[in-house]
Amino acid sequence: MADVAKLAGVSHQTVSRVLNGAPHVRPGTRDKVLAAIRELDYRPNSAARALVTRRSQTLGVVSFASTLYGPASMLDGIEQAARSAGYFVSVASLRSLDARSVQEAVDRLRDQGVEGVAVIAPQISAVGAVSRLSSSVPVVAVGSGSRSRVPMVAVDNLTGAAAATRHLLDLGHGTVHHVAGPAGWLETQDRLDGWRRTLEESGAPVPQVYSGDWSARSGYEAGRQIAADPEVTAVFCANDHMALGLLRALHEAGRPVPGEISVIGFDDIPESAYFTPPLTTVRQDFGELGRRALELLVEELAGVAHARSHVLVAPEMVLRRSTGPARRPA
Amino acid sequence: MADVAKLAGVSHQTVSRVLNGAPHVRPGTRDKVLAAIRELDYRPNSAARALVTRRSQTLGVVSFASTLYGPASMLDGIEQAARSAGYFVSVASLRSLDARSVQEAVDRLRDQGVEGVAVIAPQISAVGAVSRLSSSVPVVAVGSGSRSRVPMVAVDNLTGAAAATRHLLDLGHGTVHHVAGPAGWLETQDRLDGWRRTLEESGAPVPQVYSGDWSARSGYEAGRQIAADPEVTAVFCANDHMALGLLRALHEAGRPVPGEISVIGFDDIPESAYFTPPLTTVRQDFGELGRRALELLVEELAGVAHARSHVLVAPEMVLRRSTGPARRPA
DNA sequence: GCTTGCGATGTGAACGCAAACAATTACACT
DNA sequence: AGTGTAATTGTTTGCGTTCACATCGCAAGC
Repeated sequence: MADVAKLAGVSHQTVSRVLNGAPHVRPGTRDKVLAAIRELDYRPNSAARALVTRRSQTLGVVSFASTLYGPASMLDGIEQAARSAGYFVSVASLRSLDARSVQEAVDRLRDQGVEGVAVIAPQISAVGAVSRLSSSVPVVAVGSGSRSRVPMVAVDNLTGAAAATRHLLDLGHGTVHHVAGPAGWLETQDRLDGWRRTLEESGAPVPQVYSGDWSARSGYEAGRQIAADPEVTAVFCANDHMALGLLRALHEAGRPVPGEISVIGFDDIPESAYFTPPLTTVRQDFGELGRRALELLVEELAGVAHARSHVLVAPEMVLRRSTGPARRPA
Repeated sequence: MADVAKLAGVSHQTVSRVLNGAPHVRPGTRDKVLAAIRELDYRPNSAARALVTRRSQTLGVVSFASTLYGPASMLDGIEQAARSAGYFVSVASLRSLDARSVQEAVDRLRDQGVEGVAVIAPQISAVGAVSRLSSSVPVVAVGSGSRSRVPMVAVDNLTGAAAATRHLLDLGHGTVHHVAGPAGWLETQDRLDGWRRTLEESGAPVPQVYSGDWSARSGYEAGRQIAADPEVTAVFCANDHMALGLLRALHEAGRPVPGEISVIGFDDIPESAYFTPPLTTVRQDFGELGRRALELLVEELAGVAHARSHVLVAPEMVLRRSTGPARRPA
């Protein structure tokens, strides 16, 4: 910076002013400085700036299972929004969910000097662990259900699950079976609740729940059992990947979809339109979720008086060919 | 830090020594300092450290299409390896591929003070844009074919494509059709080359190439045309998502797989084992790719005399049910 | 013509840390 | 005891910025 100042024939402070768009700099002076900057290909040193301003311009993201479509899309949305808000994004992805890992990741991020943290870790335990450090750094949770103390942005899983269940019921199915996600995830819980509640409200029996881990493999395994049960005519899967596995198992067992069994998923991953058959599902816009979460975080940083701390995004049903009317009982 | 020093009754320099594990600190002194650190919950200021050491402990990743399974997995692998090497990871994901965007992303990262950059942007244009700035910051490319001047880590697409094609040929198919990826991607080119070369070596005719954009939708569209062509008995798709779309189109057209047509993919995404039918494919371990890339980058940073600048990882064929022997011609 | 005030610029800290160098102490050996 | 060397600790300096304050010049007001 000293070099720039010398070349432009001004003081380093004036250079700083130009850099930061401070007022009271004569246009002519500004131009000279700008020219010197270009001439020397000068780059401000972000560490020095961070040191003195105490602002790193960096936000942290802690994420879990980040190879999955949902988390990856949220991260992408976050990064996009962060960039346009002038922040860098530093990621820390977790391999395991225990409180220690989460703590470690957040500590790491904090040691790096992030100004805020977004958590893509929709587990009850993770949110708990995170909310404890919210005192030192602003935190938002993304896609994390609705029970957390920290501000969050999520799809309305309850409503989405209810809509899916209702759709099947309206098609004439006596009841709807459910392949749930793994225990401990907020999504799992909310979708389970939405499903159960809808069944109960309609007076439909609430059958035993099958439980998976979001993977196609686990959906397949649930599907093998479901295929063997002649009672089942409609299944709501807690996500599309499990629905894929379920579809596969049903196909192998010679149970036509939607002829004998209707299947509905959740997420609307890009592939689900090309499953066999194309999957009816509940769309959630992960990218949008990420963007909204980041906006929330930025507001928090700016000290906006907690305008909204919980943002619920409405999901949208996407009707395709995996659901159909119940067969009339003979 | 001054507070810690005072509490421990030593100079700030000794505190610094303890922090950095410098030698020649008496165990007793070290303990006192450590105790003081804990007592005050002292956190070193990374900006100050970066300022004086000129090392940010941060690596940048520029990535494209980061919601896809491949890029997301590579990012994950990179992050994991970076963390264990003591680096933070800052991401910049691109929405578009033009040179300006790439340049902008890298500039951003550099302004932030990253010590090195990993590029997950397997486009010819991106690699070109990146290699121009390699002078100022070490760069590695991940999964980016083999034509770049920058060090890179990639799966051996040529060999993988050749193996896939050979597999189909060995099954007795007269030739193999190919659904390629979008133009401009290094993977597209290498897989295309591997396929064509194998065909030529076997004296099989080289049919017209179908071209997609990696998405299931584009595979579906290619599939509609392929289904209408009675000559086709074997198809090699440049990735699994397109294979999914292809499978769907074939199914709709009443063309059994592998009964009438064999299909092989590339990538082995977790879902492909649950396609209908389960997909034979060529596995690439994206996470491993990311990790290896990061190791390479760290070596570069450490000044290791360019031990290896191009690392090729062997892919592995995964046989499932979507491929089978060619029907004997009547 | 001499204040007064504001726009425009410069000067000297200070941010929190590590590197270089200086100083002190301990210990072994002669 | 005397000397040398290594271990241990302290002091000073500077990294590249921004901030707080000082300075300068010029135009308006009386």
